[in-house]
Amino acid sequence: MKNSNVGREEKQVFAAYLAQHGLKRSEQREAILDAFLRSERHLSVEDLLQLVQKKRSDVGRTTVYRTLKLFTAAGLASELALQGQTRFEHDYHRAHHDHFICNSCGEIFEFTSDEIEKAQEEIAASLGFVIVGHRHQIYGLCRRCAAKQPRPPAAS
Amino acid sequence: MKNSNVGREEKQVFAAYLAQHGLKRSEQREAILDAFLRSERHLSVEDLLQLVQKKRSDVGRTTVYRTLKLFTAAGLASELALQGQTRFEHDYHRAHHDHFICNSCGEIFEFTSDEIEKAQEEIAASLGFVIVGHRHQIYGLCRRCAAKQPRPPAAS
DNA sequence: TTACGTGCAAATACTTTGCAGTTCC
DNA sequence: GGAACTGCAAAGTATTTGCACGTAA
Repeated sequence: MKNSNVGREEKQVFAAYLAQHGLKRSEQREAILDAFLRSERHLSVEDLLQLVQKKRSDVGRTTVYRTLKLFTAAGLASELALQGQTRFEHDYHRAHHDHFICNSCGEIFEFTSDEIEKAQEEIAASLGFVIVGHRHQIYGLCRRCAAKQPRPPAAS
Repeated sequence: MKNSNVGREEKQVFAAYLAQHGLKRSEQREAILDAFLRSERHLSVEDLLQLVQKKRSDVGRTTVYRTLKLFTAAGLASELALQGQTRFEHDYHRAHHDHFICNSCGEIFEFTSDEIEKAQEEIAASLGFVIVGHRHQIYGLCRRCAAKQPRPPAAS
């Protein structure tokens, strides 16, 4: 796929965000956005830094941190706070979902459940809460890793 | 309530844990456990340090960190990883529950839902996952804080 | 007496901030 | 030309570790 076609819409959104906020484009920002959009993974800052540096070795970690904040503010990325690590995922026009993390291979899977969403709302309503957001992560072994284990560890 | 009666059973459990692992009792550990058991809140390390220091100003932060690890290993405490902060709660003979955190007043409420637990298991089963644990936190405004807000902020 | 426990200071790991030089508009 | 952007180094957080001294058993 051509560079110009990867995340074309997201790139427009970002350009618009910058313009609307009196911010400037820069080669670093474009390189970081391009690397971010090309990856389908849940990236750590370090992951993204390395991806970007393959193309432009002069981009610094600080800029990646700062730029990811912009992506988040622009609605292009969202931050995932996992056990001990922070990851970023695409968030443009993406439906809400939660995460399943394999403790063995580290892979992150996504899931959704209308029942869970509905149950959450009912609980919130019964307590008079207004839900602003939520974090729901399931940790365990994915199918492949579970198959490798002689006995799955006990649930905690 | 008398000092000797607060968390009597937990104190026995802790003493047994120490004995079984070739560890020693100490005044610091007892002071920290007592302070921990007397509080019904979800405590940060800093919170607990301050509670303990009211009684014994010579207890250090490092010891609180180390002792909380022991409590966790002994099944008396469990660690809650919230957005940006870590809290500890009682975990002795406590049933599983999840948390609702008020963004405004910071209060932490607990909830449980059989439906959510069941839905999680179904999802895991359909994907071939083995669940080891999970984290589920709902952020928002509690009844009291929601009542104070003229308009609740939009959900994210 | 001897292994364990303690507090301090230093080390870590992750992230943010101050600053001086560079780039965009 | 001036505000915004960048990378580096320094400063913050939160937590862990090394070490010399203290203490339980």
